[in-house]
Amino acid sequence: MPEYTSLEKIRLAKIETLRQEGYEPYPTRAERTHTSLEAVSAFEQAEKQSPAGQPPEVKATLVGRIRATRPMGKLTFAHIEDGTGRIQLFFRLNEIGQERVDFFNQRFDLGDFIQASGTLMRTRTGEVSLLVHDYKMLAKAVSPLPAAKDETLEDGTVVRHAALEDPELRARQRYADLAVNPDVRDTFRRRAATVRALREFLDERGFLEVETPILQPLYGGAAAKPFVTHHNELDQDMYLRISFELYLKRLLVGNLERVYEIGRDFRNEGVSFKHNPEFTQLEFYWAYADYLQVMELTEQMVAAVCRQVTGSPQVTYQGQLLDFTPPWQRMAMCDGILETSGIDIDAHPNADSLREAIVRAGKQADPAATRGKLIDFLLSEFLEPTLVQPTFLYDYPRDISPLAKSKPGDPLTVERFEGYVSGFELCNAFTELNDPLDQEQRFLEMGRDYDADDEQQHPMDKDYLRAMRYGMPPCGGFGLGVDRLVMLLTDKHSIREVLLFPHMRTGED
RNA sequence: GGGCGCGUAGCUCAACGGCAGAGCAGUGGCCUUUUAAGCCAUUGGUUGAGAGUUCGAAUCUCUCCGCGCUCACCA
Repeated sequence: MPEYTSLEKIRLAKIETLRQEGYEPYPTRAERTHTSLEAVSAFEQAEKQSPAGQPPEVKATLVGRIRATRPMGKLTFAHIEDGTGRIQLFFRLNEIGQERVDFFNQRFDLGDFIQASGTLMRTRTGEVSLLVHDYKMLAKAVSPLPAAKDETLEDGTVVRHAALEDPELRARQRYADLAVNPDVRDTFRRRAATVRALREFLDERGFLEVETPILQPLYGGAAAKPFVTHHNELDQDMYLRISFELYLKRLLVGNLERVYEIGRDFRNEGVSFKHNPEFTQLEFYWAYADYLQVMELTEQMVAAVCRQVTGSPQVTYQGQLLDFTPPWQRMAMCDGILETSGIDIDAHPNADSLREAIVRAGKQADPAATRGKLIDFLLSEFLEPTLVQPTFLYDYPRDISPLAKSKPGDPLTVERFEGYVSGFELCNAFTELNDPLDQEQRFLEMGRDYDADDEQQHPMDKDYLRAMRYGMPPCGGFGLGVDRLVMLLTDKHSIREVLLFPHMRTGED
């Protein structure tokens, strides 16, 4: 049983009183003729058609949550909020009598849901309001909402008072956050619009949306630690997927030429402003395309999505104007690293030599790291922070890209690119390796480069190799962090702000 | 996991070694066009939890819990 606060006890007592009075605080059905938005526009329409000086007669039944009350003795003003916005209710002695005005003031609280019917009108200050003739409670709120009061200044700017701001509380009690912070609702509408726009873009281009297993007997497709679980009846360990890649590429073997999936990945790793243990990923695979074609499709897709969601291919992110209009800047990764760090990775074909160069540049280098990992280090240390405008970095070292195809004539480099925006990685793509014998070698190499107990090593996926042996068309593959794209399109610094229920350590309750 | 910071009323915050406070919300009263309505009165606290130092701890120290920033980790 919860410990009730003094405020909650008062409200519980009101519920008790209502029931004793034969008044049901949680009735089963509600009625509504207009949303608050529809009511205002219906009234404004009617005003235009009615003769000057003649207020129109528009009746409405509205529902919503009480967000503010201003009792003034013989009349009371209240604002209710529904899914479309706010509208003012006007309770007046002349219409409903003192008793009904008092009943509202005594039994209703902020946060309660109410149904009110009456006539729309303008108050003296010109606000379209519902002059209430009848009302009833739809649902009593026991706990007070975390207060949020808006003050509209003369110049139209809205000042928030007593808003719910604590990031922990906001994330743990997202329902309360959503209830009092309308901009949070907008963020998640925008998130839905982003996902919808991605789907439309790919659907229009002949990509088939598919669903592949989340619960897998073997994980793969990325270098990440998986969550492990267990199937009791089969007595079999299973993994939550860390990527969709290996299953989607099996579908190319099956002659599905263009496939995509939008869904959840799970990685058992650190949590940060850009990492959540589960996150939403988009992957697509495109037969007969290479990474250059994927690059072009990517910039078109992101620009189109941005335009559809925000109305413009440009967006302001954390104070910087980002422009997704194609073509994006393209930069060979080795050139970018050379420019920003002064280290020419091509001049250091092995790990020891590269490590020495890094130490000479005054940075610490992991003595156990492979050449690929050292390059990855240079990338994040020097180059990444400089990549603010959308940029494709291309051509990656082979040994950190076990599923990508080598560049013709350059066995150390694979045809891979990553899209960077605002200093972080947004997407990752390559020309897919479709040679089953080469792929088997890569799995074996990865097995050697990592300790046997390092869960980041790519386990050998024999069924995947069997699929590839049936013949896999040459293809380009692509992955994009949907949460990060939503961050960019909603100007949010933290991934937690674009997840309804981000991962939190188990709390006190 | 390391470093730094934060945790005080339902919400937002003050008090920084000397009686734990304000605004909002709540409760009672006044008020027939308000909109953070106003005015008068008033309730509300194990200061995240525990231990220690001290005549005295919200304040200083330690441990723990949670959150934020940051580093590490991370395709």
